[in-house]
Amino acid sequence: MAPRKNFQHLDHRLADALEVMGEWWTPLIIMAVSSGAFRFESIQNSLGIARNILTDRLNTLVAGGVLEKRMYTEKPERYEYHLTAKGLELVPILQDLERWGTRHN
Amino acid sequence: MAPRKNFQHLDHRLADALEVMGEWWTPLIIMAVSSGAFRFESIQNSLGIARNILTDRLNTLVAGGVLEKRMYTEKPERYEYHLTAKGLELVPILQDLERWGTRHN
DNA sequence: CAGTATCCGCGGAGATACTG
DNA sequence: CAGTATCTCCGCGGATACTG
Repeated sequence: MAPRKNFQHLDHRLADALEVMGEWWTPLIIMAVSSGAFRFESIQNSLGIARNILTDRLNTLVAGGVLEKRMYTEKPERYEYHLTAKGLELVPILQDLERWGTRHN
Repeated sequence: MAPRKNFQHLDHRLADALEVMGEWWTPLIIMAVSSGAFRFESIQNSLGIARNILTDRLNTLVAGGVLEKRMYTEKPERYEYHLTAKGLELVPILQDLERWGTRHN
């Protein structure tokens, strides 16, 4: 479930960041959450990502401390996904990347 | 050869950047080149990436205008890979990502 | 609505051997 | 030294159906 890469031979620190951020959808999910899509269906609709992949990416991001689950209903238990402090620091970086892509097209 | 993703339904501009940067090895290759590994063997050795994948990524990066080939020997034809202006703009962004990963570990 | 469960295809990635 | 050529494995990602 949690995607694991084997880069022990690479002590490159960028590789550590890519361990969490390396999957294609991950940056898009983070930007979706940062723009107000906190719930599963909401993220899924705004991105069109497959549901099983979204489940996997959300779990990985929670495990990596980028997102945190916040219960908003007890019965039944329902969670929203919010950026942690660590996740919030990622947003401006992704915006830079976005601008870079926009600048050169 | 050139990896192609289908995200026409996503007009998200970040997706355009990820079209070039989305593959796992790509950021590491860019940082390797930016730190002086200009030649095939040199990049390959410093990263430990499979040769066929490196060939593919280099072609994609050249096609995407991030790297450019520079001939340094005529017989036989040998090329170095250097960052373009567009590629150079990526470096500080990747350094930010690197610092982000380092900060939270 | 928020997931979980399957099934499947494709391509990323590794390993290795070969060529100019 | 700089690739190209194969072969194989595996996991991402898509699609869809199902559950509480």
